[in-house]
Amino acid sequence: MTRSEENYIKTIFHLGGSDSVPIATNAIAEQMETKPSSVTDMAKKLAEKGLVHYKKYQGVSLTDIGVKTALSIIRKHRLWEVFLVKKLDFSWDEVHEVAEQLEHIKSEKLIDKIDELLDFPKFDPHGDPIPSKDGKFMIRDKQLLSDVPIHTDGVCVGVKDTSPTFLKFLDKNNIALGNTIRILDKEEFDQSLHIQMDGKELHISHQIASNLYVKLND
Amino acid sequence: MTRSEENYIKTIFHLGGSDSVPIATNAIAEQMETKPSSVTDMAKKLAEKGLVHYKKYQGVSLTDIGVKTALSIIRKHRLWEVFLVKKLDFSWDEVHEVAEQLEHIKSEKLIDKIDELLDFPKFDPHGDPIPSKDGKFMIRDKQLLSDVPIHTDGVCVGVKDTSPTFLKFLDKNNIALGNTIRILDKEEFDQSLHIQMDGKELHISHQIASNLYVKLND
DNA sequence: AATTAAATTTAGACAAAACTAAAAATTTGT
DNA sequence: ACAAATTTTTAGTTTTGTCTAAATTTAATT
Repeated sequence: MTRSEENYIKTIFHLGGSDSVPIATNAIAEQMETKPSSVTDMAKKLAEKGLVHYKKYQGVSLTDIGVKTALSIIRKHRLWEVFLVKKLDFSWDEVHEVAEQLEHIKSEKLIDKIDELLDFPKFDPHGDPIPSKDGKFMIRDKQLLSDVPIHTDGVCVGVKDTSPTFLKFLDKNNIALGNTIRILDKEEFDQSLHIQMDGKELHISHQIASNLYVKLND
Repeated sequence: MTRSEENYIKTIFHLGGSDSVPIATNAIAEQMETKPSSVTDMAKKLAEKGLVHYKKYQGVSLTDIGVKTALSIIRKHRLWEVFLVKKLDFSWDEVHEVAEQLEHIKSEKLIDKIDELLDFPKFDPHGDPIPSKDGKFMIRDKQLLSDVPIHTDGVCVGVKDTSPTFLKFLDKNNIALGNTIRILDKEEFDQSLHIQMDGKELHISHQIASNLYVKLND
């Protein structure tokens, strides 16, 4: 597998092509900041190798082998992210770019040892699940903060937007994964929320709330 | 810098092209298991970029910038080797292949943090010096065991041959860096040595002795 | 010094991965 | 249902790094 092939497989997975829902050439091109014609070329190549289903004009979806491959790459990406944060004191807005490179290192032993060093983490620094060696991963029941009814209690467990801008904003406001959260009130006119997070009170916009995942207390 | 460019720079350095001693096209090709014509192409490109001196038919040597670049790559390679051995329990015969990949990861912060995590090691698992951030490195006065006079005491500080075969052989015979060594006797007819290493007595061939570096006790 | 041998470079080709521009298929709108 | 708009594919180029085969330069030998 070349680096480029791996990036295509990963992108198709993220766009939902794992459930044999075919993904449009255009969508892949846009996501990867490339041209549709390049996607067509690669689709043929990956189909040839048995990694994707592809019929002309019908879009692309991953085969079982394709899904396994995608999960293996995502596993590597997310484990490296945890490594960077936990062992090298990177902040969560710095890890993506480096992990994009590290995920392509070819060594089964390396990633298994990293996994072990980190004590087999189940989630990455943004709250996304880390697939195990055999491709299984936890699906945590979580909801967008913006979808949660008023006066609810929960824990912040993930972010939807993982852009450095958003993550740095959260840092600045002391919003971090693991924080307890209570929704005090919601403004009607702009959907902004008054919340209590780890004691302190905060007022956050709908934009923010709709990019934060919480797990409700049971 | 592409990966390929980096590999050429590194190879030229290792062949001695750092002291503006020009290296033959053929020598580079052989070392890299490629063809001389490919080397010529790359030599032009690297000269264009100011990384090497190159005149037709006259061989290639590194410029100051080329040397700096080479040292930076070697620094990364050797730090990753230490990381693999010290933090992930790789054995010294397994690290080269993986480090060959890791050395091309582009992130200044990453390698500096790895350096810090390892407590700024000065030598890699094979006893080779690790250049600092600014390109300086220790030159330890060491000699090949085969060149050392009889009845001398020293410490094993490095290997010349770093092939897995040789390294595994050393493991099997409990020969490791840091071991104290004393030369008891030398057989005239085959230059083989009777040595004492960490207590135990050993009989080793000239082949072995000429690939082990020792530092003599002062 | 001339000739042979060896090393090096040139020229032309190829594969991978991308692109542009044009053609073809599909989807949409009325 | 049919024309228009959109999406997708094809065909032909480009770039990077490699190769082979032929030509050229340098080195070695007699």
